[in-house]
Amino acid sequence: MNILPKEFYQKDTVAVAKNLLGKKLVRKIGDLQMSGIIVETEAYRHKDDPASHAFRNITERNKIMFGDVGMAYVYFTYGIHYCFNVVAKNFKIDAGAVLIRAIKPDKGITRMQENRHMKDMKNLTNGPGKLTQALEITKEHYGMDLTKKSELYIEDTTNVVKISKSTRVGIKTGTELLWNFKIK
DNA sequence: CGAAGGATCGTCT
DNA sequence: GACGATCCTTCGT
Repeated sequence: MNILPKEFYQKDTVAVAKNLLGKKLVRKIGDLQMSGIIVETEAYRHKDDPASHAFRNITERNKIMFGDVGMAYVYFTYGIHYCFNVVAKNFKIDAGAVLIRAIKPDKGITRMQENRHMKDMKNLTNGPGKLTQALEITKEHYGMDLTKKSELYIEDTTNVVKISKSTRVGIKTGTELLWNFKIK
């Protein structure tokens, strides 16, 4: 399978969030390979989205959201967890990213179980903080180009998926926007 | 099985 | 100095 190119992410953030469903997230550590199919995403945009980190201003943390598409935006939250996003936007907005909220484990499940300190498949990667822990994604991956074959990238698939949409999780503003997407 | 609360620290005001 | 794009455990039903 081919890696998704820059053009894939050069579209409206909300559209990219939908399009990423069914795609494969690949994490390589030495000879080991872990992967999973993306099953839940959320779109975060710019000035029209009060829930977005990029809503107010460009800062040291969110600056990657204002830059080139296809890059990893990883941030640390609640003093414990990392969340993993991909920068995606069209020319109409200055900033945007897609939060990867859940994946379905594919390869390297044993390592994921070790990283998560549990075997329960249901709870392995069904949350943004969980999947970063399972795949060993940290702030070291901030700014990594996901359109290049390296230790972290996203592959195209031929999956055809049906999408359900909902409100985004854990936010206090922008709750009227149905920018959470899941595979039905 | 749902609700509630604690953990824990980087980032922004 | 407050709080968060979360997770896990505990407690009550």
